[in-house]
Amino acid sequence: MILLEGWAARAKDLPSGQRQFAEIHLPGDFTDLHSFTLKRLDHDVVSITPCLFAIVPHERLKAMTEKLPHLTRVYWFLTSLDAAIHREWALSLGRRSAISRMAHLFCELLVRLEIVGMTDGNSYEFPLTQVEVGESLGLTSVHVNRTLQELRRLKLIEVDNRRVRILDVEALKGAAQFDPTYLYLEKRDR
Amino acid sequence: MILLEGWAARAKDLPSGQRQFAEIHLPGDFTDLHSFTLKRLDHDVVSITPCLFAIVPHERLKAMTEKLPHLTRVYWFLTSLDAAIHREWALSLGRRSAISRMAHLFCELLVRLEIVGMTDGNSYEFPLTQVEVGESLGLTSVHVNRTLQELRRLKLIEVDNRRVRILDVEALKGAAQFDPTYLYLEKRDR
DNA sequence: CGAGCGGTTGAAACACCTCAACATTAGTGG
DNA sequence: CCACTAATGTTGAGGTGTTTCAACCGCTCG
Repeated sequence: MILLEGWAARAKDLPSGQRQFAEIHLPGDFTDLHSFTLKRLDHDVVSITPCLFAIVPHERLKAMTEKLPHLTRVYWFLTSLDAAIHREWALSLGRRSAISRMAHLFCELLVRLEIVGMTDGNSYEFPLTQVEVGESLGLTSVHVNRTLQELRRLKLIEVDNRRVRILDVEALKGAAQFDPTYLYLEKRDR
Repeated sequence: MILLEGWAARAKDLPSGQRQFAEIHLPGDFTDLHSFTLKRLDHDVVSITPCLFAIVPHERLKAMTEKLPHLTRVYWFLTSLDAAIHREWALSLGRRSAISRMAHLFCELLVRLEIVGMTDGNSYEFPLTQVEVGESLGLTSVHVNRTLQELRRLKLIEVDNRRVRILDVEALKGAAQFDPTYLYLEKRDR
């Protein structure tokens, strides 16, 4: 499934009902390309907003691997990029503070939304609830609320009505220790 | 590089020097197969013990994608499996307690070491230092030490001299909320 | 024999969570 | 269009899991 419109996420659940996102999907993302090789997914793909998907049958992908090695490598690259994002998130979850993790999420989304032309300067639509931000960052929604206030107090971002405005990109990147090389922008630009 | 002997890990660093592992590599693992599509890695591959590697040149992999679509899909599957492990680790880091995370790590290693015949019943060599366990679990080495003592106190594991013995596998899996489906054992058995 | 690494311990600090209440916004049916 | 309800966001107080810092121990290795 290729996400054409809307936001989605890769979510894993614990028996207790706790949920953790491993990646947020934006328009243009192939949300479950890895299911071609895995056959079955180890996680859910959940919609954050209403979504529109294009469906690519696995038989078509199999035919691609038989006849189009170059395209196969490009698609393989896409799944490797998802893994790179998972690793960066693991770094966030394991080693960054709540405020740094949140700053990092806003930086990643700014860069990725710019690629697909969904930003307006340093501002973008941000449809996640605070519960969902918590599920991305491994925090409770209560702490998300307070951390968000802290980012506002530091004049790094403004949030109102499902929209984020980044007031000081460099300072936000600094707070996040954000290094976008894990997004492999150079390969996408080609 | 295919790891033939020894243990290694995928590590990411923060400018502060803090380090987080995203996966532990055991003999048989293709430690950097994703570099074939990414060209450059977003992380380090670090050795935990002295290691022996086999080298596969990227030209050979490219030739594989041109002529051996089935093998290409198998190798693609291997990189998707790494991503599945990253996701499970993200779930651990975001939502599991220290003791549950540690129990989960020991469960994962038991299953993966069994596959390559490196277990002796429910016991296996475990060469990680407590600092490295902390880098896997997003904890300080001090807390690793205390959590390890707690697992011992609960009679779930014994640790001595670089070797782990799991005393109660079912109880350990319960503490970890361990569900091995993310390791895709059924695909490896074929 | 000395140095360094890995492991262990205690005390204090703190980041984040829990629980509970309440405010605000959005959605739905009448 | 209003009334009702549910979902989302906000706040306070208190608790707890994990970190920090510092000291010390035992082992290995040069």
